[in-house]
Amino acid sequence: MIAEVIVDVAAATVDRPFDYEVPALWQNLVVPGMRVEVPFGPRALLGIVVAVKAETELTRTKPIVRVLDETPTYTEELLQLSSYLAETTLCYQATALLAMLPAALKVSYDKLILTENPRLSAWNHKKISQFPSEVQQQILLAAQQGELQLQPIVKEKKTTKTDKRIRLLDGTIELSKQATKQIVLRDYLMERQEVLWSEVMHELDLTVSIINSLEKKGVIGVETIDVNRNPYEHLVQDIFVPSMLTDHQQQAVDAITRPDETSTFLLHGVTGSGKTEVYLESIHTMLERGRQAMLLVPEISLTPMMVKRFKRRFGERVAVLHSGLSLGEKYDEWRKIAQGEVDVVVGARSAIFAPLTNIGVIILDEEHETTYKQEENPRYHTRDVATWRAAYHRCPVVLGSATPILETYARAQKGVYRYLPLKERFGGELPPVDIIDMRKELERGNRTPFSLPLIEGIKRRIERGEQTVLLLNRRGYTTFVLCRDCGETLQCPHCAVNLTYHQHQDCLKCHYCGFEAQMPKTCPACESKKIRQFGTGTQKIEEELAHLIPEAKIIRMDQDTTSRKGAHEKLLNAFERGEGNILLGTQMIAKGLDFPNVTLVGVIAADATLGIPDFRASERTFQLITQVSGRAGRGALAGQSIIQTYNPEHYVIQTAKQHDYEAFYKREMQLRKLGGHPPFWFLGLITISAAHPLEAQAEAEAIALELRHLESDDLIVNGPLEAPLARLKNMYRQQVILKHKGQEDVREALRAMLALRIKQKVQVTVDLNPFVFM
DNA sequence: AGCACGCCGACT
DNA sequence: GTCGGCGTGCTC
Repeated sequence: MIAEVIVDVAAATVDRPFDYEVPALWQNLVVPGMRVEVPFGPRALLGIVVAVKAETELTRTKPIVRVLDETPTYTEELLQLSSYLAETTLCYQATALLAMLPAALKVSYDKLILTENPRLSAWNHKKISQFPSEVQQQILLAAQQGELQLQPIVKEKKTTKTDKRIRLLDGTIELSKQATKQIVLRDYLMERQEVLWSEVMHELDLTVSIINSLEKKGVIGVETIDVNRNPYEHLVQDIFVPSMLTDHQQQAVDAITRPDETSTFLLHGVTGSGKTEVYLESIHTMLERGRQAMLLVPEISLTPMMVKRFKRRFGERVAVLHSGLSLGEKYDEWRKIAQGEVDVVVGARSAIFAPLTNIGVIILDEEHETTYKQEENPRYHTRDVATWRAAYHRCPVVLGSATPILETYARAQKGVYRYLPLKERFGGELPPVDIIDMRKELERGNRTPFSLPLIEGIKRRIERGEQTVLLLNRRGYTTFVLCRDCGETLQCPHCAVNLTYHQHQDCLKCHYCGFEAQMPKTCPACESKKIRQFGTGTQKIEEELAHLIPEAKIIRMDQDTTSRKGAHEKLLNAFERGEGNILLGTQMIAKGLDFPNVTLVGVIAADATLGIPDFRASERTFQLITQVSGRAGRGALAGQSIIQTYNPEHYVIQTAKQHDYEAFYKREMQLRKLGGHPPFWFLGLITISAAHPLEAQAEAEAIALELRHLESDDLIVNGPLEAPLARLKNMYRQQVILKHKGQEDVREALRAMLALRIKQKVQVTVDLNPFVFM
C-alpha cells in the first residue's frame, strides 16, 4: 500500500505529492488527511497523506516512519480546500495545509544524539536543541568525526512553541572577506545584539549553514526558546432571554433559513439594527435541523460582547477560537470541533478552517473589515473560503455590515448576492452627527487638537455622569524625531520609515520591523543638540486633554497600553464599570463597543485617512466614521457624534454625516469607474524585493515586460514602481500592479512567471486580491 | 526549505 | 596542496 504525501516544505520544486510505502502494521489505518512523519532526503519531515493507492510506478520508495494521528486531522473537504487555496492564491499546497492547522498540530524539527562511545554517554539519547550553542558545536564536530550519529526527529508541538534566539557572542572575530552573508548577519547583530531566527531568516535571506558557520566560529550563540502560553478567562454564562424579532429581522431569518437555500446574503444594517439577533436566530434554526454553524468576527479580542451572547445562547455547544487562548487551549477547542462535540464555531479569520462536517450556515460579521484578508501566504480572503465551503456543504453565507465594501454591495445590486436590508434601529434614530470645521477653530486661535464644541460636550457628559469615546484616526498620531538645525529625521536603519518615539519607554521604535534604539542626545547627522520629537502622539493628546479638562478620568488604549495580552479587555471592563469618563484610543476602539452610558463619540481627525494614496481611503474613512458614530447612545440615553475635520465639504464626510450609505456608494462607484479600480477591475499586486535596489528594479522590469505581452483591453500592467514602503527590513521593494477583468488565464500566467523565479535572490510575491498596497 | 556535493579562489 | 564559501541539484 502506498500513501501520497505532501511534505512540510514550502518550495516550488517539492510542491507535489511524494509516494511512500505504508508499513504492514498500518495497512488499513492510514487514510487521507492523516499527519505522518516521513524521511525526505537526509531529513525527517511532517507530511500529510492526501491519497492512498495500491501501487506506485516508482522503483524505490521509503516507508512512512510514524503516523501522528489516530483519526485524520483533515477531512476530505479540507484537503480539497487546500488545493483550491493553492490554486487561487498561488501558494504551495503545503503552505495551505499548514495554515489550516491549530499551532499545536504543527511540528518542530530536532536531532537526537546516538552514540556508543562511553566518553560521550552524557549526550546519548538527548535532543541537540537542549544544549547551549557551544556544546552543540562540539556535538556537530563529533558527528563529523563519526563519534556519534544525529537522527533527525519530528517533535509534536502540542505543549510548547519554539523559536531560536541568536545572540552576538564576539563581534571582533575576523571573518573572511568572502563570507559576505556571515558579515551581513554579524553587522546586523552588532546593532541589535540579539534576534529571533524566525525574523532574520526572512529579512536577511539566510540559510542555516551561515548560522552554523558563525556559531562554529564562536561569533554567535544560538538557543532554542519557548514561546509562552497565556491563561484563558472563562466568560460568565447568563440566562438566555429570547428577544422578539422585528419584521425585517424575521424576513431576513426566513430567507436565510429557507430549506435548501444556498445563496450568499448581504445583511445590510446600521449599528443597532439587530444583525446579531438575525445571526442567533438563523443559527438556532440550523441547529434544530441538526446542522452546524460558523460565525466569523473581525478580531475576537475586540468583540467580547458578541462572544458572550453566543456563549449565553448556545452554551456548551459553542467553540470559541480566541487569540487569547494558549496553544493547548486552542487545540482543545479545535479537537472538540473535530470530534463533533460542538455545533457552533465563533472565531476570527483562521476559524474559517474549523473542521466542521455539516455546516448549515456561515456568517461573516462586519464583512468589510480588512482583518478577513490574510496578508501572508496563503493570501486568502475569508469571504472566498466561506463561499467555497458553503458550496461544498450546500448552505448559505451571510455577510453582515452597516458599510459593506463596494464589491459586496455591487454584487448585491446585481443580484449575485441576495440583499437583506435591516432598516429600523433600536433606540430610535441614529444619533445626530455634527461636523466641526477645524480650519475655523484655527482661525479662532484654537491650536489644540480639540474643538470648542467637543470640549464643551465632554464637560457636559462628565457633569451628567455619562461617558465619551474619543477616536484618534491613527495617521497623524505618531511622533517622529527631527533635528531643527539640519532637518534630519531619524529613520529605521532597515526600513524606509521614520522611527516613532515612545514616551512610555523613552525609546525609538520601528513599527514595521521592531527595531529599537535609544533616543540620541545629539543629531547623528550634524551633532546639533536641537533634536527633538515632533508630531502628536496619543500620549501627548491625552496630556493636552487632561490639561483642558482637569477633572476628566481618561482611559487610553493604544499600542503602549494594550501590548500585553488581555490588556484590551481589562481596559474596556474598567471603562464599562465607569472607572473613566473618557475612552481615548485609535482604530481599535471603533469595533464592537457597546456601552450604554456612552452618549458622545468624538473623532479627532476624521479625514487623516483621506489623504492616503490608496483607492480605498475614502471607503475606509466612511466606514470608520459610520462605525464610531453608531456607537453613541446605544442605551436608553440619547447620543451625539462630533466629527472634526479639515474637509467638511468632502463627500465622505457629508454622506457619513447623513448616514447615507447609498449616496456614498453612488459617488464612490463613479470615482472607481473613472479610476479603473475595483469593483470594475480585478487587481493583482506583485511585490519584488531584493537586498540591492538595482536587483529589485531589474527583476521588476523583467516581470512587467513579460506580463505586458498579455496586455489587452481587459488587462493592464502598471509599473514597475517603487513600493510605498520602498525599503522594509533591509529589502528594497518594487511593485507591478495588474488590472484585469477576472480572466482565468491571468492566474496561469502569474503562476508561470513565479515558476521561473524560484531560485533567485529576488523575492517575488503575488497577491490576487490585495488590500494593503504598502 | 535544507542538505550534500563539488567547483574555485585564497592562503599555509 | 588544503580550507571553506557559495552555487547546483535532489528529495518518494
